[in-house]
Amino acid sequence: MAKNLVIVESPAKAKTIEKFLGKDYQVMSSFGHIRDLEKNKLGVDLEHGYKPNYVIPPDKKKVVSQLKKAAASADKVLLASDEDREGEAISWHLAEALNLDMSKTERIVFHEITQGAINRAIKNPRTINYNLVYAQQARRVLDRLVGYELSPLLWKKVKPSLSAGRVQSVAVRLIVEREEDVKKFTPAAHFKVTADFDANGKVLSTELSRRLKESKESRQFLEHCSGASFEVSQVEKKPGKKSPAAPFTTSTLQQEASRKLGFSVSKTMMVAQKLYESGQITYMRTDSVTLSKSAREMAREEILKEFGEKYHKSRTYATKSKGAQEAHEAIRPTYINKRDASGDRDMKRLYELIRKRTIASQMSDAQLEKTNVHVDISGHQEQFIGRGEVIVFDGFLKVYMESRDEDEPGENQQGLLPPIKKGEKLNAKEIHAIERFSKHPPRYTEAALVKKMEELGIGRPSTYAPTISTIQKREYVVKEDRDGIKQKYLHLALKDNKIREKEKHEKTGYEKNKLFPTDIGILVNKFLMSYFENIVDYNFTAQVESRIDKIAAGQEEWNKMIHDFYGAFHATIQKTEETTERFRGERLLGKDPGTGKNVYAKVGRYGPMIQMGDTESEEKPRFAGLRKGQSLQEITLEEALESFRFPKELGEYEDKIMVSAIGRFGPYVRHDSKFFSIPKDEDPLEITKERAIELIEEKRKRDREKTINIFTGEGEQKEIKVLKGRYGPYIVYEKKNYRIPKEQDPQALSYEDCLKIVETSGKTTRKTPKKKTGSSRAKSTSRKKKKTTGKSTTSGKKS
DNA sequence: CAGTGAGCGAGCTTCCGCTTGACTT
Repeated sequence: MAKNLVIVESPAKAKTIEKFLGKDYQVMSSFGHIRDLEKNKLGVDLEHGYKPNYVIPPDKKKVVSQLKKAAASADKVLLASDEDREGEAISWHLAEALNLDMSKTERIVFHEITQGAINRAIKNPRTINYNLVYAQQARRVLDRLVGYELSPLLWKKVKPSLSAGRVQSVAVRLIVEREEDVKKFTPAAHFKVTADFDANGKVLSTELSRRLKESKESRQFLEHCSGASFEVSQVEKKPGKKSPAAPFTTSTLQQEASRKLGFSVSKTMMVAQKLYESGQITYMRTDSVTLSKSAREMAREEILKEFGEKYHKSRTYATKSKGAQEAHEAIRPTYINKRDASGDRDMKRLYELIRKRTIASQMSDAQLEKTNVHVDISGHQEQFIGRGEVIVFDGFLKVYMESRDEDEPGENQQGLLPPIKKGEKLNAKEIHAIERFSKHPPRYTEAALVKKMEELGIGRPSTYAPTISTIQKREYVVKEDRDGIKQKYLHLALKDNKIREKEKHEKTGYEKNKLFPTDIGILVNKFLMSYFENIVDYNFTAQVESRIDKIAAGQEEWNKMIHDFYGAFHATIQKTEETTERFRGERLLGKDPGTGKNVYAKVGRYGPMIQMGDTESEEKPRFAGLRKGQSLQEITLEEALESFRFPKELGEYEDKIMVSAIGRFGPYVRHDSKFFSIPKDEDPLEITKERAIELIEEKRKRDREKTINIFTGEGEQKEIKVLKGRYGPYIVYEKKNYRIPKEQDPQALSYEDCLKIVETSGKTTRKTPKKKTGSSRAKSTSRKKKKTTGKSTTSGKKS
């Protein structure tokens, strides 16, 4: 019997709603978009109204053919992709790619996966909203034009394989500019004065109402205090309250998982994906803070059961972020009464976070009482102030408290203050004046960058994590720990009427897992800021979005919007290409005292480097890559000259010469045409003959340990190695790796056994792609040898 | 996967947003 076919975007969703729909419905998944602009070309016809050329990517062929088959035998096809721009486009692409009969096709949408919502959706089908499809198309084409015209310009002017785009380039700009702010920053010193008073046997800790500027002023103040008397002049109490944070979106989940669990952005998404696939949480890529009615009801029951009526407050939240499309619910447990997740430790921890946040969002405010105690100082107009905060009613705090980023203000206060009355005289036990320094703005963590991007409306829940990995992969930014610097500070203390003064040291400015721009990132940003300021403008996306909204509302043609943008943009591309030189960030460091040649720091084809001598001169210049920790901006002539002490001869070992140098992958020792890496915490200039021999022997030992067997090839035979690696034993043959089937004992394999394994698994890897067999970037497991995709008659669009 | 870097010129790289596995050394 023919069924109705429902197509959704995600297989996990398909599985869930299949249960609600009964046997007349078959539910399948499209796995996201099924068509896209062709990958290796612009894919946009500039001469004919920017007509997009859509193709089915190789990894989607299988899904599309399966869907096609199912659609052909179905009574009716229901397109149930998400109700946003991208979702609408997916439905349209499905209709096109599957060749659907539109008289038997319906478009349905639902925001939550419940029986009621799905029934309602089925009863209220609509047709495809072409305005939304055009809006998505405009977004897609614009991003393609920006990315595919800017990137090649970078290859020419800066360095091959770089990339630029509407989203990633702004992310890089944020990090570059924050680093500039950090570098520009000069810490200002001040003295923080605190006093501990004896309040009827208990300690009252207070801080002076004003921070003092200098050590002299602090000294004078302490001297004054040593003879002064102290009296409580005021005790004020005011009520306060705290409210819970909204349920999680992708962005806030990434931030909290980073702060509370130390997860990277991509780790959070991987763990959340596992929870989603096992049916334990709702969809994890969302910009919505909305909880469905049934979810709020579940939360209410949990709260009543566990804490009682007093702790419950039904709340709805409104999204604040720009450009939110709210096709899904907030991230929450599927069943809020399920206390613990099943799965590994990370899954359990993330689930607990999500569950607590969800429940807290439906709980009452916490009621606080804030107390400020003012202490007068005789003969001085400043006061000491003690701040206390007591929780009168804990409310949602019983369950969950959102953490703060380091740049967000927080009051330093204590809990309960000792009982104290106005007019009471106090004795100061100790008074301290400690020198403090203002802090530079914090560098971004991954999660803090996501937060900023969301504020600017740049990127989407599905792209935050990939964007962050792209800018790291391009080596525009690096995630690093950096050691702080030792800072000295002055500590003045008044105790028992004696003032003591001490110079102390502290480590400050330690950075963990922060994003730093690289030389390349800084240079590319400078290039874009010079010639394409509008693209890296923080408001560019917002402006684009408002035009796209007009398209979605049917008030503007999508290709008119593209045309308005493209004219000026393309002209700038051409002009920049023709009129500018290579953009190398070149700095003349000085002259080499030995030869009198100029020494430059600049970016070359392989990255930042030092050049000695001029390219125009007869003699070829010498080159050297930058070493770890060096930067184009800061390297000095002296440091640069050191790099030319490579390659450096270290002496002989086993009758072969040893040489240290710095290569593509960092410093190394070469011996007998083999390479031995120098650990990155060692200075390659300091490597001695003895240390080099150690490195060689250590590497040999490691190799021996991972070797199971070696067959040295003779005559026709090639060498075969059986090794054990991270993923179990494997075979190396002609520089390629092959996995050994589980049932075979790697120890016992003969040469012929190995060859057999190589041959049988040979189908997965192709060596040299002949012409253009499409981008076989991953291992395409298709057994069919496809002919080249026909000669595409490249339309000579640019004459 | 390792000693590059100028220049010659072939052929390659690249975007953002939807969504999961297949596979890694």
